[in-house]
Amino acid sequence: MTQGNRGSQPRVACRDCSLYQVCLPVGVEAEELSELDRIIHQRRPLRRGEHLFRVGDQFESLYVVRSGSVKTYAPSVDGREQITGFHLPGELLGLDAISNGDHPCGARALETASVCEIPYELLESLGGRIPALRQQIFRLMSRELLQEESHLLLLGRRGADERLAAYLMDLAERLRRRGFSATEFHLSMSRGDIGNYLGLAVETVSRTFTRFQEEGILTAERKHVVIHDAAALARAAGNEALEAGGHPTTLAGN
Amino acid sequence: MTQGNRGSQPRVACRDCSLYQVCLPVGVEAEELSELDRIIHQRRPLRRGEHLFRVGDQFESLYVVRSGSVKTYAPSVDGREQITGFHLPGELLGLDAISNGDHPCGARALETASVCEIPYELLESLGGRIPALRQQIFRLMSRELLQEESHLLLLGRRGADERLAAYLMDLAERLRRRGFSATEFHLSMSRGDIGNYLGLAVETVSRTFTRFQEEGILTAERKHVVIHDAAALARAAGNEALEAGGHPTTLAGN
DNA sequence: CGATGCTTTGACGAACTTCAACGCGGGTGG
DNA sequence: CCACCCGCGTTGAAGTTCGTCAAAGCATCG
Repeated sequence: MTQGNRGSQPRVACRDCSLYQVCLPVGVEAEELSELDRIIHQRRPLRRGEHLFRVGDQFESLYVVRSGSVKTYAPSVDGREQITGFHLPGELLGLDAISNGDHPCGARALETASVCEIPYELLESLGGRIPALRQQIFRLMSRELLQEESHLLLLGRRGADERLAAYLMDLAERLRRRGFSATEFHLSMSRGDIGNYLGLAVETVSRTFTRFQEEGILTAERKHVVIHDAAALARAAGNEALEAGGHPTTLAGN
Repeated sequence: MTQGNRGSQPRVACRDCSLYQVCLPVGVEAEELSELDRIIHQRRPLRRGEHLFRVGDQFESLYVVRSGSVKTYAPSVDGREQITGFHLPGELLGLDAISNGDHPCGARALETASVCEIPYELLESLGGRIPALRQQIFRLMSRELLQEESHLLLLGRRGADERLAAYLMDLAERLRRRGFSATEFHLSMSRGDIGNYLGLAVETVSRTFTRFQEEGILTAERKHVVIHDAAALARAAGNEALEAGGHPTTLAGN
């Protein structure tokens, strides 16, 4: 399963990829780009539910989502799992495996998805020769850190509607940047996944969707979402509390 | 404030630093180590409460804690703050600023703390010439990612005692690795900070400490903590739920 | 020695989880 | 092609945990 899909040739060169501007090659010149191209494998597409890698798998490669979407999850002590991220095209996976040599998180496809495989050792040494590539890797890792930080923000002491609203806005924004509509889209993950990601029970997610719908903020029919009032959604995400008139309080004061 | 403490000479060379084995130089040979040494500044120690950098500050350097401890916090939309991490000696700060060029989080000292300042541009280009250094930077960034993931795990759907217990165990382990006692230590952060970090109210943190104490798991007198029953603490952290006899359930199934 | 900030404790209420049941849709097999 | 089944989503009611409010104790610091 980890073996066996090597030998697949790069079918789409980086320069011809629609993700060219968000992905690894940013800033890399044509000549060096072909060097990068040579080390990248394109694996057969993953079907919904299929694993890209599992918790504990030996770390060999990083992956970039090319199409579809992938979720990553961390195992909890007691056997439960916490979803750590939903990954859209252009996002790098597996960075958290570098330090220990095996994958601390698992990754599975939310829908049919294709990914590029980038053998880490090769990438790393290429990073020594190509400054633009090295810089981009650092930027991408940093971006990943940022994303987890905003996830932390979501999970720490916020109401259910703040969480869901912020989640939907983040998703919409990421879709927009990839050329999709930010007001009408398809949720590739289940309510259960969303709840897990947001630290809420499935039922709470469902009820909150219903409430948003009653308030005219959006329409959520199964997995099809239409956002009608982005401003109201932003209000729900940001500062529900302020509507009561209270001053924002600064915590973490010391 | 951002200016003005340059010109400070490196007083302690990396090779003479007690953190030599956890820090950046891991794997770097003597000759190259002196190159690294040359770009590192040692700033005057920070006093308790003093900022190392603030949210929005322009990104210039990474920092490594040399002694004491530092907390980082992310601003929330509504003016509140979420503490994203407590950093002990040997831990790298500011990595999340690489991608955007300014600091998304602020950092302030929890107690008197000294840090090394590493100008990023210089480090980055040094990374091109010194493979071992480059690899170590990647490993450290990856480790940071890991740490945030375990923080996520804590914040997602867990009871107050699970959170606090897991937090104390993590802290104890990190102290142990740095040569301190894992069973008796000083909490440099306030109850409020702990609560903020764990997504709990101050009062809940306090009450949970009291309960642990009543159960004989530990003694917490103000900031002085002694762990009496590490096994019980681990049980509280991991799988309180299992004591009811239930099987661990696998979520995030699809 | 007073002031200030941190910690603790108690009482109350709200938000969310849990438990339970049902509807819906999509996929599968007869 | 239809019927059944199973997973997913929704809804309601009850229960718990934790947050909020209030107040008081206690160290530290000026």
